[in-house]
Amino acid sequence: MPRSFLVKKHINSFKKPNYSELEGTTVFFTPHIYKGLPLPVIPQPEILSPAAYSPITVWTTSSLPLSPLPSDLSPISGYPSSLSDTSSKDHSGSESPRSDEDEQMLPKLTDPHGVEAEKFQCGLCSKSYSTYSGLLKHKQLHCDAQTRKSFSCKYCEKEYVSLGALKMHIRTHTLPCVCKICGKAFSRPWLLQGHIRTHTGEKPFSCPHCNRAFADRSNLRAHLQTHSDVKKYQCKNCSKTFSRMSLLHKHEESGCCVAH
DNA sequence: CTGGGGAGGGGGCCC
DNA sequence: TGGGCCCCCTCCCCA
Repeated sequence: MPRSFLVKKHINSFKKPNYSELEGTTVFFTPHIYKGLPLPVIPQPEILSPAAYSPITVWTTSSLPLSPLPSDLSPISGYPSSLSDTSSKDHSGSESPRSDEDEQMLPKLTDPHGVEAEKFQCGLCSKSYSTYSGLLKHKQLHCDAQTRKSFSCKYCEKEYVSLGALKMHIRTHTLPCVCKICGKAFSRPWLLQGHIRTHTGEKPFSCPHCNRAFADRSNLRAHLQTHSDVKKYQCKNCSKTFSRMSLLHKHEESGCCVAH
């Protein structure tokens, strides 16, 4: 699988990405069909819904609700060091290619014989080991296993197994794609394009069975169900079929499938 | 109440 | 790794 977007279920993470990199600049999408039209100047924040806009204003890079980041996010745990840069910025105020945790690991790595007893300490649980290999084994078996592939969203409690998944999710908070017509913001460009069709009235998805056309492919697909004698969603009890899952749910909630 | 349209969200796949 | 696209799903509203 090229990319994994699996959401990690449990909440146990110390990893925080560099959000300054994740929060891309706002994209104002102007379709070519609007060229030449006197587009209004969009008053952005006040016309957006509070739910859609508040994350942008509430959280800033300097006010990230970061969890206490241990200093143990060493390269041996398998994570890009940049992911923890945000935390190190908070107190160091400067950036360097080598992160704080790297610096902390260096003396230990250059001392493979463990001259001093209990010199190798786990930054996550504070357990100490006399040899580096002992610490490494501990990390692989315990602490790293708890934090492996855990990228947490700073806006909500969701966690993802990959940075790419987290980046995409964060767009649902930052809503970088803004409609120039009405100012509404969206997480992805194609969502914005679909929204723009509501302004233009463009309906590129036509039903082959009737004259209806739709701006959204999903809505056409739902519509096509209405032409089918056997709908996609079937009640397990009475075998009645429905064109939509929601209709099936309503049917089940109405009492058809009460007796199991 | 049911069925259907409109609009939008989110994860997964492909390039 | 990122963007585009697809699919599935949900919510709201209306006839």
